[in-house]
Amino acid sequence: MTKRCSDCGVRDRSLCGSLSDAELVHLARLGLQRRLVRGESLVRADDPPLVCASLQSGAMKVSSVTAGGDEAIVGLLYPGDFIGRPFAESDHHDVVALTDVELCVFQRADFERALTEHRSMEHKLLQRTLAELDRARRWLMLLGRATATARVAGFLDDMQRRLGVNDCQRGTVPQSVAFDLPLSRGEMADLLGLTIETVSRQMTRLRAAGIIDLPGGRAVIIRNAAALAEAADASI
Amino acid sequence: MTKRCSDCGVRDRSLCGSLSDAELVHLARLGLQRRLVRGESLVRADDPPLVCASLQSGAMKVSSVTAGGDEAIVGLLYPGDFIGRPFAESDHHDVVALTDVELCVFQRADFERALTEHRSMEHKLLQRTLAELDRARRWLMLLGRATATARVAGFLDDMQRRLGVNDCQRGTVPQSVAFDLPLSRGEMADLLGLTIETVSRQMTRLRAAGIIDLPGGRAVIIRNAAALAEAADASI
DNA sequence: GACATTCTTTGATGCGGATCAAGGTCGTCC
DNA sequence: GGACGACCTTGATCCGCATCAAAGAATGTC
Repeated sequence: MTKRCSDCGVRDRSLCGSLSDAELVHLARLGLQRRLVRGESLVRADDPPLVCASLQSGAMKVSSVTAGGDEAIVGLLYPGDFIGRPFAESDHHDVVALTDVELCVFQRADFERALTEHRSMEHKLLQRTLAELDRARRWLMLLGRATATARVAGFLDDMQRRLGVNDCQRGTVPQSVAFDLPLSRGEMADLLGLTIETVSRQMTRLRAAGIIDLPGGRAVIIRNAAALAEAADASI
Repeated sequence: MTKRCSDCGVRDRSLCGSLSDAELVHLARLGLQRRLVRGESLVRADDPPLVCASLQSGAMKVSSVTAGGDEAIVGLLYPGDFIGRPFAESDHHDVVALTDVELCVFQRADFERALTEHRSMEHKLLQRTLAELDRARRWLMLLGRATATARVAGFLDDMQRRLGVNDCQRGTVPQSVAFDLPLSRGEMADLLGLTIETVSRQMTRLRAAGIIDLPGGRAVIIRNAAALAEAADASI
């Protein structure tokens, strides 16, 4: 029943990676393996934050509802990413599965205790949060000024980079990368601060320019990564 | 020469607040009191991050230069706020004084050692970074979708709230608040993702609506805080 | 296999904010 | 005091994206 931490696919990338095998055994007793299907939410903005979790497979979105009533996606989560706000009273964000996902879920109190007991984990969480802040600030620049084309191109570029990390050689960008988007056009619009129609049009435009290919469904093929990065930077 | 930490105006609000008097004496030996005049920068994006600091008085901006060549402000810093990226190789952001400022500056290596030795400080830094992330995400929602009016109103509302924290009764919003903006119109534009002209027009509009008053210079008087908050939320 | 539902693409039109341009205000330096 | 420069305001025009509208793919259901 209880999956062993040593078998965990994201052990090297997640917070727990800083723990020894012995410490992991202890933590494993506290963690609960859980699956969500696409659309299910792990955390709701209004609820008190009772859980923390580590995402093992799939993708999730962090979102809020604006005063206007529509959804704003403020972040995406990938395998190895941490979910939760330890030591905070409230979270303010929804965390929803974009695909079917596997999670390792902890009671917040348990996880806070684990953080307190294992300094290396708290230290790693700090570094990770600082990195997340940098990422959010990079998004800020994109959403603040960039044109629709730049936003869509920037999103695809970011996506490709994130996926690249999971591949053998990180850093080197291969000629052509193919992947499935975990988001619908509507979700991309919510993430990029655009409308569905504009996202669709920009995708079409990038395809017409030979920069990407859209073979159907949510599949995307990056044909010209350099041109994509250039389009993303073309804020002026 | 060396100012005593116990006299520090922001001791209760800054990271060092978690330390005992004895611990503070040790930290004080590592810290260097420093002043910057308006426009001077403490950190440059290209330079390796050699310092950490605590802002004691004045205001600073965290900014980057976009691919298009203009400045994007991704955050503001007020007394008690922490500056720096401990345990990271690079910072990517400029930190520049908006007003004349007083800082308590540490060599990064010293500060990292202090964080390692004093757990409570590292813990406090984590909480603070998580809060900063939430704040960045709230900005994201604003910049993603809000109209020019909502951005300007949201900025003024945020400003007012921050200043309110320093006042006697936090939480309660008084009828009328007066303060000086630490930013020029151009800097507001860089922060809000607008042009100078649009910022100016929106300020005029809020004044015409009787929501604020602009007695001259950088002074602002909030006449109707409720209407201001409403304007900030009017994203649709 | 046919229908219903949801998602995506494409087109036409209108509005909000950028851009271009000119004038006004304030502080600073001779 | 006067002249300069930095900053702010206001006006006119243009462009990009939202909005409205409709048709076409994809997916699920019976």
